[in-house]
Amino acid sequence: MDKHDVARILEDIALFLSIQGENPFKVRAYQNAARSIEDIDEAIETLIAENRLKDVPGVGDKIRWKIEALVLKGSLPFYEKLKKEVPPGLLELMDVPSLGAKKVKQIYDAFEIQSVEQLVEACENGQLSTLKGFGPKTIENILRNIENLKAYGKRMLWWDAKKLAYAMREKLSKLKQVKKVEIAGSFRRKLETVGDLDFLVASNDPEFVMNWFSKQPSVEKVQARGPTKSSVRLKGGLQADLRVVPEEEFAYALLYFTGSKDFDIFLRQRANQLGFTLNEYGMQPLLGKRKKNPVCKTEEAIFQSLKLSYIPPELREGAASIDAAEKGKLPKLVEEQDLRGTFHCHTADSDGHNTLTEMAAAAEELKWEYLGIADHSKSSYQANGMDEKRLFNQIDRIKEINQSRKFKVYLLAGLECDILNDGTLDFPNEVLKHLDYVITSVHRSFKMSEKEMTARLIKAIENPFTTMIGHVTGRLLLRRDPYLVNLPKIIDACIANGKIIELNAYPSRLDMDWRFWHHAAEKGLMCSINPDAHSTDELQYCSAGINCARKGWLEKKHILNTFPLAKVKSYLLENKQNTH
DNA sequence: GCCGTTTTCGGCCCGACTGTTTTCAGTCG
Repeated sequence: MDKHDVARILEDIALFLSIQGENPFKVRAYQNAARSIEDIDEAIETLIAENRLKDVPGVGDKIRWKIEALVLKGSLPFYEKLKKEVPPGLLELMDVPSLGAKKVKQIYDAFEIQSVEQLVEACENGQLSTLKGFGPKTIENILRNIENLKAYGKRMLWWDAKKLAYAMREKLSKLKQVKKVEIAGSFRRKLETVGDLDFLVASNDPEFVMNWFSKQPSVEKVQARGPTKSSVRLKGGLQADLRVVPEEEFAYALLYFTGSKDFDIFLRQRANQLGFTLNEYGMQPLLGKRKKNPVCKTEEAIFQSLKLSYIPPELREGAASIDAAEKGKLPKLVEEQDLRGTFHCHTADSDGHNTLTEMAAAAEELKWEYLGIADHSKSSYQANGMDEKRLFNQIDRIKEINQSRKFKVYLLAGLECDILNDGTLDFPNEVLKHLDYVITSVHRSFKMSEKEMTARLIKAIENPFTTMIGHVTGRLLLRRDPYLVNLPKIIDACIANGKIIELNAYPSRLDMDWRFWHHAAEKGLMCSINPDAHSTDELQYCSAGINCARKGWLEKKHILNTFPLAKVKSYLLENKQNTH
């Protein structure tokens, strides 16, 4: 049982307790503990063994004992008892928007409804409307929300949402009634997937802006509409919220609506400690406190009055960045213009769309100093993987291009080499030694046990010719789960062997996940941001990788492809020399 | 159930919107 399982069970316990009508603060205590557990970046067994679970914020004695029972014994009687008392179907009902613990309990107590199907039936046959508080509109909403949940319950990749978001922002910014506009929420925090878009506008004429917004051709349905806030569903299913505020409140509203929710809570608690109350409209002294009322026009100023340095949106996920901001120890995050090249690009020699020279020209246009070509190896026959002959031919052509000095960009001869089932590589070291670098990746046999997969990867990491591990968990966001692998062990093995883990910037991969980078880089892991480009256009995926790297607290010094060419060459050469 | 530089008890972020009811509870973010 790992931390995710523990966190999920704590979340479930919170839901069960809320359905039972427990004290809402007790419910929140379990939710807080779940979040804290999710945030820890060590093996939970280690924390227990070293008696450090008590240091995790939000975990007191009672919850700690429960976590220890879960991890050490594999079960928790308290949780089993709750599962018996509260039918598990009620958790599914809690997923329906507009249904919370109170209503779910109410309909269960009245009619023993414990599944979405039963609920639909009760709505349609009029049973539900006999309950207090369930008028015709409530019933209609429940039915529509169930429909939406089935059709649109999914999130969207940040990269895909970007087009919709920027187009709407552009149109809003052109209205003369609009003084400022920003996209807030998880989109601004650059989360890899988003569930909705939050537009924030400063205007003196909210009525006009709301009307304009709800009548946009991209709006499929208006779901809620008040004087300063409306909520719509866009064509394609994504929900979008618009909030209109006076210009003087804009900074406070932007801070608030950027979230995350947890981050906002921590900030408000901090404001309280300093004698203020903070909300989306401003910051006031708490009752009875003799304090001056700070007026802030920017987020920077608000952070300042909270005695914090400015925290970039990407880092607003939990309390860690607040601690760092308090101590003046926030990282200087990597930026897109820091990139001087990249390493994981395919050409028409395997399954890419463009030739070597086309890719080189595109990289030159990006003002990069170097471009690493890493086509597939022979076992990836589905991707037209290269055999030795074709590989050597490609290496020769790369040398020719470099010698011709036709491009300002320098091409590096690499390979995306398959990791076979037993952890050996697709080519012998005799072949690999002719390359500038080698990315090793798993492309098949995903369904191994965690133990087998971890051993397989570690064997590849220990191969002297491996430079970096490609898309380390194989996940495809919103489509395929990561394969089972013990990432902390992989990270440690890479550090011990001087190997890099790539940050695969393909928008549906973003693998390794940003949640692991902060701690891993601190321990000494090196990163490389690689677009996994299969065409010249896809080189721009690097910017999705930058988003993820920033969320992972990475700075220039952690990322190989921010180094100038000479330093990259010596880095790669040094790694090869260690192979003797 | 957690937590503590006024506290080991009494707080716990805070406001908008909806629907149903005439002053509020529930849900959401």
